[in-house]
Amino acid sequence: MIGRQIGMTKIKNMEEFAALSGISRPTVSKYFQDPDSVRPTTKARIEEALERFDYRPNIYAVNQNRKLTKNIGIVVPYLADPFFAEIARYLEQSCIAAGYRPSLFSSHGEQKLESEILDGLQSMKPAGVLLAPLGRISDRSAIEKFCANVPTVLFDSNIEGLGAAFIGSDNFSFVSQTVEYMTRTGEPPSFFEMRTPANPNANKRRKAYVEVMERLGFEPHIIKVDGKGWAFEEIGHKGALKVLEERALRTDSVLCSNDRLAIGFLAACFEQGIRVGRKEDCTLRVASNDDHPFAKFTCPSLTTAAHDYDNVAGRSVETLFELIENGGKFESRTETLFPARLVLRDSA
Amino acid sequence: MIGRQIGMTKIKNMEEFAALSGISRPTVSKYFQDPDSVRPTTKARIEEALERFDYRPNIYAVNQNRKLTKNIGIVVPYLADPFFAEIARYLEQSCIAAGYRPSLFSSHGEQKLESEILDGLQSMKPAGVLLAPLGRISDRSAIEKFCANVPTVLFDSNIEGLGAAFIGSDNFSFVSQTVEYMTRTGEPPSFFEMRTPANPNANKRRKAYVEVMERLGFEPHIIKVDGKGWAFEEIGHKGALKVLEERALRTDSVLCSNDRLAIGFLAACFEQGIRVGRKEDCTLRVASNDDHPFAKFTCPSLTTAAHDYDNVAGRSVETLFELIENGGKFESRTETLFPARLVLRDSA
DNA sequence: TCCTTTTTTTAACGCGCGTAAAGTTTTTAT
DNA sequence: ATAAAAACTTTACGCGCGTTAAAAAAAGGA
Repeated sequence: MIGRQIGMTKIKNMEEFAALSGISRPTVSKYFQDPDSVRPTTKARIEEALERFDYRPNIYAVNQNRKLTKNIGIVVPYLADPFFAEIARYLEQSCIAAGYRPSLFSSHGEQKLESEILDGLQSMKPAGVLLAPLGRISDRSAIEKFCANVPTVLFDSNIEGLGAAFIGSDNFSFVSQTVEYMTRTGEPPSFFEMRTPANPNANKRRKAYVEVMERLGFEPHIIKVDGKGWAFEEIGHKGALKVLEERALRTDSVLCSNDRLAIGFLAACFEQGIRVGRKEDCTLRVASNDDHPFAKFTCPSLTTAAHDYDNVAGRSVETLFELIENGGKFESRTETLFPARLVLRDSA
Repeated sequence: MIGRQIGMTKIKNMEEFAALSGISRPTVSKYFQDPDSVRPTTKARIEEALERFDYRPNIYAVNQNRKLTKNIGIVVPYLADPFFAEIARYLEQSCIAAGYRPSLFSSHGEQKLESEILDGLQSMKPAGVLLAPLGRISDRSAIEKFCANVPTVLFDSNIEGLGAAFIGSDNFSFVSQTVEYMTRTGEPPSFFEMRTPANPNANKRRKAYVEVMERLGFEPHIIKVDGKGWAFEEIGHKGALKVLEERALRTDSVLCSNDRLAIGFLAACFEQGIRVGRKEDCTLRVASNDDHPFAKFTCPSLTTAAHDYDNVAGRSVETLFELIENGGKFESRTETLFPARLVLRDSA
């Protein structure tokens, strides 16, 4: 590009750029905050200069002087879980589209890290934060303190009373659909879960399972497997081996609390030569919840209740933007839950 | 905490904090840059004050005045791939341990996004950047320009001549181990890959496959499947269905270019009732490369060549730190490759 | 103890930009 | 054309901290 040759004059600051573009610095400053806040002709002149020289405001100087930055923090509990990676992607892009600068953080399943992230986030003076907390193992008081200082919207995983709003999935809808489907088409399922799940959704799913089973006149049967951390597949795998060995299943149906457990469960079944599915030669049906990105590729493919990804993510950012525009406070904390969509595949 | 009551006095700036701690501001400033650069007694006094009041330097003011920030950018091509999520986790933690502030970005498989990320990264004036580029679809000139301004270490995916150094895996080692294993224990494998892989590793793996096969006296047989983007499982799945339908395999062995393709391949085999593995009743053996976090839970579990995660990640950050200490330039660009470790599971 | 070395204090400037006030120019409406 | 409104320019201050130079204080050594 020939134009770049002129651009080789490296511009230090807005003062210099303003001079080169023939506009005063305060106006240029105004332009960068909102290009449409200046007269079209001056806007054109600035953008013309912007093409010739490449200059952009020093973000540190900008953020120091703005009371509120354009930063948005996105915190998820475990990024190596493709579910969160996917949702984070959506959140990121929505923030960018709205003119914000998202920063993505993963708590990696550790309370300490979550607290540290929130700590560091505070000094970034973000306009707002989208937080999917660890859940049970979160440091409630740390999050509480954080939320008092930073406009925060919780998503995916609810912690009673924390944050200005919560957007997530309706766990009852998930479980009722899967349970009803399984009972309608075969025997009622046992519920397969971790003994001490970190995620609050897990507890709600268990309760929903019990409630739906009782409503349908079946006796709930819950199988709890040991294991800590976020290696759900491993936990599901080990747990399933044990369950199969002990013949702990009362029927030919299992509903896993989440897809990652189910992935481990199916792997164990395969190893044990147990045919899973609703075909005639199958002896077990396995369903689950979440519609994990890999659920389509399990063997057999996993029947599961899908999150309304788009709506959860979309509403989360919308809510955060409202919150920000509202000065960081809502009159009352709202909880928005989206229902599941049953995805029938081969496993049940 | 009672102490926090005193801390309720909210501190605006370092000036105020310095006054409260009884130390002059320049010394306090010095402390925050390196706590050991001040006398132990003053360090103690500052830290004592730090306990009573909670203050931390304004990162924007700090970064504005520092020539080099303590920020480190980590850019991966696709974060929804657990492989990158895992490696990013390691990189993050190493950076934090070294006193830096990592920021994680995902290109989400898009060239435009990768360029935008690098663009935004530049204005963050990072001390250094760890970049795993998209590969073939990267905007070479954009990355080149970026590397000229920011100390950058490439990892995982090499682009000839770009960045101050490259750290990755030795694709030849991957493929030679899997091919040799498969030929030694059975028939020589066909090579299953995408027609136009974005990742340069894929090309190196193909070449290695051909080379090793020829060396062993077998005729290479490459199967290329269509598909774009990063939905490798889907592509592998569709491709496998086609391959199986057309009976395009010449032997009972397949080596997939990477695990995500293999996951799709195995799902397709399962659906078609093809038994995979080395047991007697199996008609196909499938191996792959990467040791994806889910490779253990495929059906059957996947025999694969594992990345030396720890060393690749570890050496990457080490190299970046050296680069930073070296003023952002190395005498010559180095390429470091780590060999694979063959992981024998059930699929081959 | 006195002198040297190290550290801290005081004072002051600069970073790049937001922002406000007052004056000037341009646009819009009458 | 003229007055009113809107946008722009000029001037200047402030943000919070890095950094420096000179002066003062503290620490270490003989």
